[in-house]
Amino acid sequence: MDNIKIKDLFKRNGIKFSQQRLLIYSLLNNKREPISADDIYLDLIKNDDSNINISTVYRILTLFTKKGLVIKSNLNIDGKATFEINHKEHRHHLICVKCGKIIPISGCPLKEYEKALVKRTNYIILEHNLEIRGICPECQR
Amino acid sequence: MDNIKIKDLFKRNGIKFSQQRLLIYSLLNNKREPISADDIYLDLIKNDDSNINISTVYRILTLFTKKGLVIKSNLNIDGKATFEINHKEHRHHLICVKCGKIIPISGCPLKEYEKALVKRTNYIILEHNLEIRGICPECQR
DNA sequence: GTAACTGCAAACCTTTTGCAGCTTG
DNA sequence: CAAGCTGCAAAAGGTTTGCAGTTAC
Repeated sequence: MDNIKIKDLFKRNGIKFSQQRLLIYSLLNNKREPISADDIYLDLIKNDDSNINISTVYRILTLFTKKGLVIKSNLNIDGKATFEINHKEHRHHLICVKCGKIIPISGCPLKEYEKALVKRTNYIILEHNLEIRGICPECQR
Repeated sequence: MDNIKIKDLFKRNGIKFSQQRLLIYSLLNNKREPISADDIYLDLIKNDDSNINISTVYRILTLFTKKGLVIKSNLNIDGKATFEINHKEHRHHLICVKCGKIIPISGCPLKEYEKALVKRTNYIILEHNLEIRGICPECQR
């Protein structure tokens, strides 16, 4: 997704443009897996042309989350919250417990199950979160 | 589960007995939903016959988790980690987004799915975590 | 020009740790 | 009695906030 498109996305969502917001959105958009505010911060400051503060990262992530562009994953890593782009289509992750690699998996096995659950519990179901942990092929060697 | 049984459980797991450990185990064992260290602490000090410190709560939770008696849920509430008894049989939760109530749901819809996933990804699947969010019947009114 | 955003520093909250004293076996 | 647990206080992260200066429109 190029910068023009991101600017347009911001405009459509009532998000004022800033360099920092662009950088963070791009970074998240290029990541397949959820990352922490700190990871984003470290990634951005290592290119010393970009200047940003950790509190700005948090503020922007909060904004994006409120606007629905980003999801605060409930997958906490070392006590740090993680975030990922809201790929409207529903998505889950497979996490390697050895190397920490996270890959998205396509398809969701819970569609039918949720219908049954509604009947059983009388809850209105809004969303769900699924994470699967295992060992990736590389780490099995 | 009465105190004798808990003492025996501790012994079998190489956990030295203490009043605080007993209190925390009992409390967790009587809760259906995951709770935070802070909640445990507040619950224990409100009976002013029991005296305990928040750091002790954390130390005991860490110990129980290491011994497999307790699970550190990855369901964080207001930035606080939550814990629950390890009911060996696999269990998931349904969370009300309005009132915060958490109820366990019986049965797991992912047994078959995981088999398919193994074939597709060549991962060894170890475990998974599923949380479902919705609105409970009371909060729908 | 003005409203909103950012950087900085300090505050805040959860969790961990060192140490001296107390408990359990 | 010895090993190990607890309380207390302080430290150590992660996250939030107030404020003054800067930027986008």
